[in-house]
Amino acid sequence: MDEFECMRDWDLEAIVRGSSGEATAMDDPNPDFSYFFSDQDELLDSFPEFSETTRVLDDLEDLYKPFYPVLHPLSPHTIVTTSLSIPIEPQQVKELKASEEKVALQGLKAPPTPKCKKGKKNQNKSVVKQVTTAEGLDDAWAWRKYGQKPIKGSPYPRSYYRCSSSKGCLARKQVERSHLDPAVFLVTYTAEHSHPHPTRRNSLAGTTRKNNSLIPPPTTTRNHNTTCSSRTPLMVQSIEDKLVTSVQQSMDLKKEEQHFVEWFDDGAQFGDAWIPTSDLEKFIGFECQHFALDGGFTDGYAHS
DNA sequence: CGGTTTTGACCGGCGC
DNA sequence: GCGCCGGTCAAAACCG
Repeated sequence: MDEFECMRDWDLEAIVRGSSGEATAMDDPNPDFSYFFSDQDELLDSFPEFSETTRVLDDLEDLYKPFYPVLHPLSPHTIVTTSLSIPIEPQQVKELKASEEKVALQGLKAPPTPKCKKGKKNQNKSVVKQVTTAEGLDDAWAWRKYGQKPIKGSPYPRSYYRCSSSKGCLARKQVERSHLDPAVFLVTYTAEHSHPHPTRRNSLAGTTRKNNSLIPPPTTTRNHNTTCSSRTPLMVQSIEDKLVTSVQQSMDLKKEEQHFVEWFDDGAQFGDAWIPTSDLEKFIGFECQHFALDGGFTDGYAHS
């Protein structure tokens, strides 16, 4: 196990951090991205990989809808599944579904009045969503990470987030990478927001520390057996292989990203719609998150 | 200064 | 009762 692969396993925070970053068009509960491009098809013909982003925006809206607390009351124990943009073997799909059902059942089993002081097992309502890109992790709410734990049986840690938009909001979010397909993220939402509007705070503050971000998670060799600490990620060779492939693909995408940036320079025009640089930056940043997710180096880490 | 992430410690549930 | 595991807390560090 080399350092790089350790970092890839622990990059979940960076991905979600990016998705919960500065305000974007996503802040609008009913975002309208049409102003970006008057002739979207023309753009997508030039950058076919962006067509996936467009699909993801649709997915994102689907994800967001259940959390319009007033307009869209959330039905309990709902499982939301996005359309996957990468091929998955039927067996993997089956296993992923089983994983979803397991999480949903945890919510069903949760007692109506938790005994725990700290609100443990507060899973009376949960929505599980599979996303394959960082954009899918962005739901426009401001989340604050309060914990990360390795999950037994999975090489990837699970990150825990709570809503930071409003004090007292019980909304929770768990993000973990699927051990079956590293490109798939399982996002579990628990409880509802106690406030009507998603708000953004300065989520740029407190970003990854320079030094620690270079250090792989504590301990950790693949041969570490069951005596390892609860924070020790377990490494699986097959997952590593997939990561290598994912990283290679992301490197290709990053080249296209550079091409895109150079093409637009200080602004660009699509049909009749001129796009301000600020909006371009948002869009490009939005797309950069995709690279970060798939293994591209947009997370601010130093990569050797 | 006020927000964030990181991470060791703690706690409760659960299976044996 | 014990140990494992997942979820949370909270102090410290970090960032704009």
